[in-house]
Amino acid sequence: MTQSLPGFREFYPPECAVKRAIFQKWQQTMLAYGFAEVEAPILEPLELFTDKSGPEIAEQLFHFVDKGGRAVALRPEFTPSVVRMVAARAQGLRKPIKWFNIGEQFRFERPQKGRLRSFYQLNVDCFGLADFSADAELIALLIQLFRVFGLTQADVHIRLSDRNLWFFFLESCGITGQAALDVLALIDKMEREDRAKSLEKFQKCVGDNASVLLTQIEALIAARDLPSLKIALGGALSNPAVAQRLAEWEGLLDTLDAMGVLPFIQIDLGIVRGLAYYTGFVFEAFEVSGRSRALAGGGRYDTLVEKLGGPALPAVGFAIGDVVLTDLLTEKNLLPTCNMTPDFYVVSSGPAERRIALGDVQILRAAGFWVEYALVDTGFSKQLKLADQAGARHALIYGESELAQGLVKLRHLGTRVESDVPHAQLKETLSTLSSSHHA
RNA sequence: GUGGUUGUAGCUCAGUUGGUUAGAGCACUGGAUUGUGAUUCCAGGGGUCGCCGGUUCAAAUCCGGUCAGCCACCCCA
Repeated sequence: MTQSLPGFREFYPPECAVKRAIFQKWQQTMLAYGFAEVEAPILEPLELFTDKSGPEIAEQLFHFVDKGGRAVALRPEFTPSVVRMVAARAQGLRKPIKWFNIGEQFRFERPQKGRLRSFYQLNVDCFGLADFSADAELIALLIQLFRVFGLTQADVHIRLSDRNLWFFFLESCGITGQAALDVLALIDKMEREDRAKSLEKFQKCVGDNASVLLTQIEALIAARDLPSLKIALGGALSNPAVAQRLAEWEGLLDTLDAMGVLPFIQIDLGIVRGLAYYTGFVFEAFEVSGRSRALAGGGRYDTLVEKLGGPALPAVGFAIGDVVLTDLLTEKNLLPTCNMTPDFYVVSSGPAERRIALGDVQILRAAGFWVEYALVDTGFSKQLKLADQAGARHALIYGESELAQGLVKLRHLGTRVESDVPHAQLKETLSTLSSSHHA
């Protein structure tokens, strides 16, 4: 038999229930924060992605030429699509534009822990607001997206960094332009590399000063509060723009404190995010031990919309994927799930009773209850066994003697307690059983 | 793209130094039970041992290749 492709998942009912429960929590949270849902094509012109990330990105994409001769690709991320959408109507949209999307993404990479070729992402963006209040809003939102699953500051934290600060610092060292971006890429790798190797790479990049520079960079990365950060910035402090930026840091942290999420925040300039288009605060969410890969990542990208052909529009966004999150929730025993058991299982004692029951089943289902019964008529005991196997909360028993008195028997399958319900008021009576009604 | 490791039923696994029709538990199906469902008892279906090739009188077992899973590197939007 042909099997599914590497890195693609099949979702049987239990996994599907988990996925749906996660999406529901995501969606609910996003609406509470005032974000509107948008959707875009899964298949896009290849150039949408190469324009943003360069032609090399094609190596990591599922791309092909369609029957119309177009070079197309399955989307590896949502950002280019949403930027296109926002750019097309930016003039007419009230700012800030707060949008989100939950969708499948595809990357042609070798699968490993926390990384597949197909995965789902919640993508969140806020356009049109350059102020750090937007960054605070998104960081608080990201934290809430963990809290709704029962994760706490003991489980996850947000490592918060700032590309601007890095650029100011490197500028004070005489490193600008592409060289600065190259150094940032090296900083990004330092965490996973031994010092000697990093030093060697720095030397190639900036020459003889590498050793001093590396020491300064390490001090910046080690800083966990603003005072240490100031000290580590050294000569860069003489730049008035740095003082202004530090004031923004204070503002951001104060806002996050007011929002009650500061305990989740760890200042950590070691996070720089690989991509060139990030422009300000950047952040990544990790399990506190830091062993697994990032749960989420994002930051400010104030120049990307314009770069992709839109108007100048500041933006901040993040994405959270389902794979690492699901792994973590499984590990912490916090996996949500959707109810997969019926409210009622209808049991009937004979053909006449079954006819009446069938009519009621339709009525109860129309009222929103999840109702099951044995499709193939079978013995009474067997029906109860099936009710038990289905995991139904209650059995509704249609018996000859009960119906003769205008009653239906309601049996709680857990406690085995039975009660009589007037047949005429069946729907109304069952509706009063709390927590069993799917509105 | 590179490297390590694993592959026997739906799942978890057993299978002796290569030796008859490849097993168990769980799960699944049917029955014992025609008005009361844990558990129980009986029966049943399901595997060309990932696939292809080689060695051998003989391969689930040894060898090679390949595919897939897992893990790591690369990369990480």
